[in-house]
Amino acid sequence: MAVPLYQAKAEFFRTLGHPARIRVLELLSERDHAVHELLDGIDIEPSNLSQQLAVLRRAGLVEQRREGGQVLYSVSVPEVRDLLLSARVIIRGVLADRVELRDELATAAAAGRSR
Amino acid sequence: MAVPLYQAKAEFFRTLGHPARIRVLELLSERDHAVHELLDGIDIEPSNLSQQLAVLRRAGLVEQRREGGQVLYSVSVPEVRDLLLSARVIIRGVLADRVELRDELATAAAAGRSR
DNA sequence: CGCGCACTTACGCAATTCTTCAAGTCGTAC
DNA sequence: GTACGACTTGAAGAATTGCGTAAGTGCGCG
Repeated sequence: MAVPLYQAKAEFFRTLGHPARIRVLELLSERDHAVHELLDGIDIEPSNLSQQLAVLRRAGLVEQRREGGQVLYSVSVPEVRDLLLSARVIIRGVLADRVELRDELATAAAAGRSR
Repeated sequence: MAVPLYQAKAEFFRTLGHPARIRVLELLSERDHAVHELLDGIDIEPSNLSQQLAVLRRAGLVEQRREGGQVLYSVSVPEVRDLLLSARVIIRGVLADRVELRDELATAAAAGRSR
């Protein structure tokens, strides 16, 4: 395909690039949730959540269905769960590196002062 | 840790949410590249590339080192390669779904017209 | 030293994304 | 039918991000 695939990738990652949307995907990868349930676990306004859900829907990552008086959401691409997990690993690595660096700097600074 | 991990995740994904940055990571996961080499493969202005590299550096995903008259970059977190691969899988899935949906709609529309 | 190459930083403007408020839809229950 | 709860949509302003031009840094070489 001559179409820029890395463009699609960037778009995909951008849709993951929001705390509320990450939170939604994490909750939904445990089990399906109604909107008001999501709302209990994510501290934002209903309308805002709805907008973020719309973003995820447009990206094709979640699906909605009506059931009784409420709307249920589910992840439509199961691999997302794996992705979130590997992201967690990477982030731990990066954060750990940063802590080490910070500690080194702190130690060096202390050594400098004491000398 | 009481610190919102999903916040860090969102930030992480946002740094991946740019075509040039994706491109850089893909090129760097093949082998280390000098900036001017990256420039050959990425059609943007030097200063722009530099900015994107700075973003990746701040996120701790790449490292730079000077060698001769040029600056070499390398990925500092090897797992990124895996992440890009699983992203590709997911995207293929999502895009395929969309094509199906589009086809269905087209078929339905055609059926509607012919009736 | 001084020039040029390879790259980076500053800065201002355009474009995108986020957030909130207000209004609207859809089903259910009274 | 109308009132209410559960959501969604629209629109507008604030906040971020992206990009180009221009200016700067650092090195190696004649």
